[in-house]
Amino acid sequence: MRIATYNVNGVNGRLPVLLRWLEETKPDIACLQELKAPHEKFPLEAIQNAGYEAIWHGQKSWNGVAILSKVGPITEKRRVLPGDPEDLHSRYIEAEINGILVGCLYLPNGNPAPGPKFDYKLNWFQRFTTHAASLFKMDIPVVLTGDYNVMPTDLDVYKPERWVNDALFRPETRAAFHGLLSQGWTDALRKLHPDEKIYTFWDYFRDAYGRDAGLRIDHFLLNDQMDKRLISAGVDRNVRGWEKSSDHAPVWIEIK
DNA sequence: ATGCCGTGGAAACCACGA
Repeated sequence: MRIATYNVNGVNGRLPVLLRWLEETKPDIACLQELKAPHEKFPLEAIQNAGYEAIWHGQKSWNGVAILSKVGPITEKRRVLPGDPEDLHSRYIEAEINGILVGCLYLPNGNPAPGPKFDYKLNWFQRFTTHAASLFKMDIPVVLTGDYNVMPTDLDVYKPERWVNDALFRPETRAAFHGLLSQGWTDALRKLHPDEKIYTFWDYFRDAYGRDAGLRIDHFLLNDQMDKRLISAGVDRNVRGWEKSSDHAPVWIEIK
């Protein structure tokens, strides 16, 4: 079974690319972020025609997350990250599919840092970490995947020294990610490719993709039951080179 | 060092992204 994550950067603007990617790689479950569409503008019909069921949490202009499945019903568990009723951003959705718990997240960017947006990011991260602790102990396989907006280590940035003061790489952000990992989660891509340069995002400008000036910010975190089933993992980096592509590439894992 | 590009929505520019 293949589970994928893809920050589409606009689900309607990206629809041809999204459908082509679904058709070519046929993920069984796909988590999407940055829909940038309100609930009623989600392209459900096109996605159903591609063979998928979907649940989503849209929002006008920004954010937005979805879970797609072609392997049975999606039982939604929650569509809001607990801990702050005043947080109205659509950044989290969670479902059970075929006995697997899937959390799809779009963690805040946080720039400029320091400042209120960075505070929001760290707050959101703390709330997510609290929620993740309860999920880790569940008696079923759990995967938390999406755009974490964190490069965990120097190996995950083309030029670490340029990013030390950026919200995606500041010490507080990396500490938050490693605090989350310390609950026991496995970073699937890094586990299977410990020394490899792996990127999931390349800026649109300055030919970042052509220069391979990338970042690894889209991640798969697995609890022990899921980790036991992990076979392989990778990035569909060629998709980033397609016409009208997102600035992210899809990331995937293969499980037993 | 920098939204230089791209998206969406409102309005012919702005917010936001990483």
